[in-house]
Amino acid sequence: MSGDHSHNDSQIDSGSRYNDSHKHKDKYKDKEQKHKDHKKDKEREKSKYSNSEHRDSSDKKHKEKERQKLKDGSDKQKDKQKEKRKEERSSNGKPKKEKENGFASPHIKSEPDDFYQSPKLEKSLKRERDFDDGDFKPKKIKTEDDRSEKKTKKRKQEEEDIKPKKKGNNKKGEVATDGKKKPKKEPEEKWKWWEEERYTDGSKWKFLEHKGPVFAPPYEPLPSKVKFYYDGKHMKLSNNAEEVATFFAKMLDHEYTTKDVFRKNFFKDWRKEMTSEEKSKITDLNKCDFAEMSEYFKAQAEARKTKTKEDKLKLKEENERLLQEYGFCIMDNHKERIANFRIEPPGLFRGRGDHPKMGMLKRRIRPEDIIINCSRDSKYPTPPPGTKWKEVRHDNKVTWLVSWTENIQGSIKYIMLNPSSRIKGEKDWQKYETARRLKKCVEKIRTQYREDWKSKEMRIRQRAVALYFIDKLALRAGNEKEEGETADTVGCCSLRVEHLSLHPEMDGQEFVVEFDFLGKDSIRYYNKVPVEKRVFKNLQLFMESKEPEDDVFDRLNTSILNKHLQELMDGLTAKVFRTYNASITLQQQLKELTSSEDNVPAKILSYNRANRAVAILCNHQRAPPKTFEKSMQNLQAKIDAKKDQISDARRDLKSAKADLKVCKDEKSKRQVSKYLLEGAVEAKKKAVQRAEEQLMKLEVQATDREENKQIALGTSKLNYLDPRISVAWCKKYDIPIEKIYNKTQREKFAWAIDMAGKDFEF
DNA sequence: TCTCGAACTTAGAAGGCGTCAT
DNA sequence: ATGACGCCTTCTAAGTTCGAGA
Repeated sequence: MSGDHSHNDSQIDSGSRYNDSHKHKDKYKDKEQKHKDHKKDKEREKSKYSNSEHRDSSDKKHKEKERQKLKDGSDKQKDKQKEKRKEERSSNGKPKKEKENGFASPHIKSEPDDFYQSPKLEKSLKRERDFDDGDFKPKKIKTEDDRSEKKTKKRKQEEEDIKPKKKGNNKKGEVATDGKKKPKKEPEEKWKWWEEERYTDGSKWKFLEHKGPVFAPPYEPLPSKVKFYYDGKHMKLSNNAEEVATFFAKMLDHEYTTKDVFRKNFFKDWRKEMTSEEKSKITDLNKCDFAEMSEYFKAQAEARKTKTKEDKLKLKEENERLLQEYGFCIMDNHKERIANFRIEPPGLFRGRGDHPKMGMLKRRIRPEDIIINCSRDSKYPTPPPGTKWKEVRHDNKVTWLVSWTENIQGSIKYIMLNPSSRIKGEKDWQKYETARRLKKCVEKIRTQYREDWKSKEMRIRQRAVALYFIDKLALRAGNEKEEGETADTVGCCSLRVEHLSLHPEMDGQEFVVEFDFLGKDSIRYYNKVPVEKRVFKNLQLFMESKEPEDDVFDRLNTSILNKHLQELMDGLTAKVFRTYNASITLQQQLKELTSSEDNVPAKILSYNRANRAVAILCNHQRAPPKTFEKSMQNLQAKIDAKKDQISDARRDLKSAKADLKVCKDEKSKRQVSKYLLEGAVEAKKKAVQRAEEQLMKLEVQATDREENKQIALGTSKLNYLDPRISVAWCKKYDIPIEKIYNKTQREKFAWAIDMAGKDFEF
């Protein structure tokens, strides 16, 4: 089992965890509605535990725009009566390095984890030093000149590497897979930013030039034959009103448009776009008939699909042109790919889960909304004719190129670089290095939080229990959220009493905590976890005489928690635990599951299973693909067919053998036909073998797919698993990296592919 | 000390697109 | 050639974290 944590073990019923989480969203709706209804009570309730003033939340409904101003009155933080006294945690300095690890027996830690290891020991990679120092504390201010000196040493010829990365076959990984139809020229050396010095002065770049964003195409009015009807009567809409109507019409098939909140929000915002006549006429969304519009768009989509090859090609070329022109920037002498160079088009806001703002109009972004960030000495992007940027600034302490403020939440959106870029890659690498540093002190930390479960101070106990959950269950930190602005979701620190059930005994296990809550993206987290007695008792205490709507950890929030973590280890925050536990789990599972005798598909199944263990730990779910059942059937059919084929092949083989035998018995007078028959037998043998291999492949595929029904592997692969673990595994077992990472992923993880050897240890 | 906003990472869904079987 | 299917890319929402400033 995963030696470190036995995450999988810790779930009594891990299998059930996934089964119904999507289906049960409805149940959640009720629950949440209840939660809302009780909000006021909650506020009152809270003040029982806190000394904050009661505030009236009932009328804070939709004051949209003004929300920033509104916030003043509602300081949730206060509600919680956080103890601010920063206590010396004297214990912190000298952790008693207890032998026993913090967990009940299933959690015996098996990984070779020596606390005494000097930080340098692991540093086989020269850059790591930098990372360990973190870049927040400039020790050595690097000047331009420093940097250019460096460049003379290393970069020189790479300087000119100002070509798109798009193909860049790095000698390392690439070569095989995607090469199929590629002209395969451009042997072009890829820039290995990971072999260069990093900035240590907090600047993110010295030079940045780009062409600005691509705006959404202007609205094209509907042909006059496509009509809108109100109350059965045709009505010609003004341009603005029509545009917004089309947003709705395009979504008609989506269940969003049946939801009350969605319709209400939409209608309200739609009316704002209407002329006064329209406004006075159109007063009831139910009387609006968008059917013709909807049909029209469907027809358009269809037409797009059936377009001729040339037309499609043309579109593609146009796209490519845009990409080439706007999709890249120049940052510090290198041409880098931009992630999202297109501005989000206007439309209707689609929140996740039970979002109070779903259906609101996301307005069109104009040049006047845009802030450009680039070098002072670069060629500034030019706004479309007749328009101006909101601002052009030159802030090299940030990584974004373009920003604007979005109108739904009032938050800022950015255009940034692709994950393959230096600036993202460095950060990613650094993230894993931090997680590896945690590995070195995690036992110490565990010992301490177990100790803290006994503290006489409530806030410390709460902190310790929360941290235990974050560590053991890989929960997210759980910031407070502004009520009424977003869906009601929680993370660790914001768990409420209603999200936990305590079972002194359940299914033959003691002290079981049942979690049931909606987390990020309103994905349900459901898990039954046996915990240590002390944790259990603490939870009982935290929850006693509280209402379901009250916070479990009323003396804790993410900032308190993170402040504490920061003291335990430089750069440590709650999310580092997720990264650490995900990566260490992968490493362990790979060790456990891979056997070198397996063939490649079997090894890859092992990899996927290891990956899956992590995805389960992190609760990365997906809706089962719509076509799941069918595709499963197809696959099964293939398997059956293959089986038939095999038995046929076996029969053939048998008869060939028989023929050969007869021939031999006949005294081998006719050498020739004997040879022929021997050849035939060999061929048949091969055929059987081949078919068997194919069958196994199919079966493996079926297993893999079945196990993956509701689990999303991508997120952990992309964000939580140190790619060097996978690279090392590939190298160790001689698996082509392409089997694990697709092209995009290889680009993102180029640094890891280049630097990790088969012996890399996370 | 607390709040708030800025910046950046993490997330699942949707839709595009290439591939494969027919 | 066609259509089904599944992988990949794009999209943008929803988190976390940090630090400025009141």
